[in-house]
Amino acid sequence: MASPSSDAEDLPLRPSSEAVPHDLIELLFFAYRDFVGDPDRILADYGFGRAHHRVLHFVQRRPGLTIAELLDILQITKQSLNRVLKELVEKGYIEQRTGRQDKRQRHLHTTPSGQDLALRLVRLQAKRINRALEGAAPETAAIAARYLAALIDAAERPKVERLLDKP
Amino acid sequence: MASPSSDAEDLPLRPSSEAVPHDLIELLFFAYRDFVGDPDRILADYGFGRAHHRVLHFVQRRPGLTIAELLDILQITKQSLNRVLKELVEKGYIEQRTGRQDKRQRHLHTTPSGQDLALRLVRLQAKRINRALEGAAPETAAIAARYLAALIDAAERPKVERLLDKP
DNA sequence: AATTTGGGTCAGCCTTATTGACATATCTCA
DNA sequence: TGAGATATGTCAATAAGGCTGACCCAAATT
Repeated sequence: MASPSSDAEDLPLRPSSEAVPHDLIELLFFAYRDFVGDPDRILADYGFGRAHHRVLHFVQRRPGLTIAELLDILQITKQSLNRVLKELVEKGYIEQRTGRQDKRQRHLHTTPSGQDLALRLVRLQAKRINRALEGAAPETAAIAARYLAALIDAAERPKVERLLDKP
Repeated sequence: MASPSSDAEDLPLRPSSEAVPHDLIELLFFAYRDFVGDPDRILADYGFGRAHHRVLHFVQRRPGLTIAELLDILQITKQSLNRVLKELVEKGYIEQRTGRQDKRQRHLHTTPSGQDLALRLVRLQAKRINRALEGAAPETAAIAARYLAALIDAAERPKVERLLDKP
């Protein structure tokens, strides 16, 4: 292999801006798939899907959330949100309360059964994460969190960090 | 708050098997979304979607892959695979070669334009990852990779590790 | 020769998302 | 007060990417 293209292989290290970390790319795909796979199986028993899970999760995490805030977190259209939200309300997992100050707003809350389901799902995901952290170096959780946060669009990051910080 | 439920808050640390790392749960959602968002925008120009990306990616990474091997990696049905694969072949991004030893098999390869597109996409994802690693501690890449691998189903992990190790 | 394996395909269905258009109630501000 | 902006809800059509089930063919294996 004396072709010009062999040059790259002979270099000690390419600048990090050109290196392609195939492992990190592919691991994110596999990890994410299995991570959401756990809840998916349970949700199917309720006739719910991944979209319902996201809504339930963030409503559980930020009780009193408005529709507009939820749309901003999920970054989907209100039509998409409305379908799953309506189902969650109809089946008694989420409750809408008209705003006191601003009566146009709907504040979202989980009902007791909504809380049960949300807790069940979050514990399942926590179990997978905690299992992954068990044998790992103690800094793993902090480093992984920082890494994942750094993957988020710079423009979105402050919003996400605000979301995670508060409660 | 002297109710029984306040006990948990007074404990110094719950056992890791019960703690719920909300940040790691939510960060994975946001990070994954933005991570796949980059390629999505480019793929739209070609009339392709995320599913095409996955196929193209793994064919590029493991030239000569058979249909069965690809199905095993992606964990979708052959009907689902076939639709996107057919489009990639018809549009000239992937080529199928009948196996020499076993003529039933189809070995998949990227064409020159397939390689161009795959490279363009992988560089885009690499850029996001490398940007995330830039300011981070030097162990970040290794720790993140170990963490993500540990999130994968134990049964799948050896297969994935084999996939990542080889080339 | 019979069976298994690798791959292809038809048909129908579901979920999650999109765009575009429009309706209603409420709030804000000049 | 009246006009316009805002928060939400809803109808209709479309697309992507999955699924199941039922078949088919050709080649390999036994």
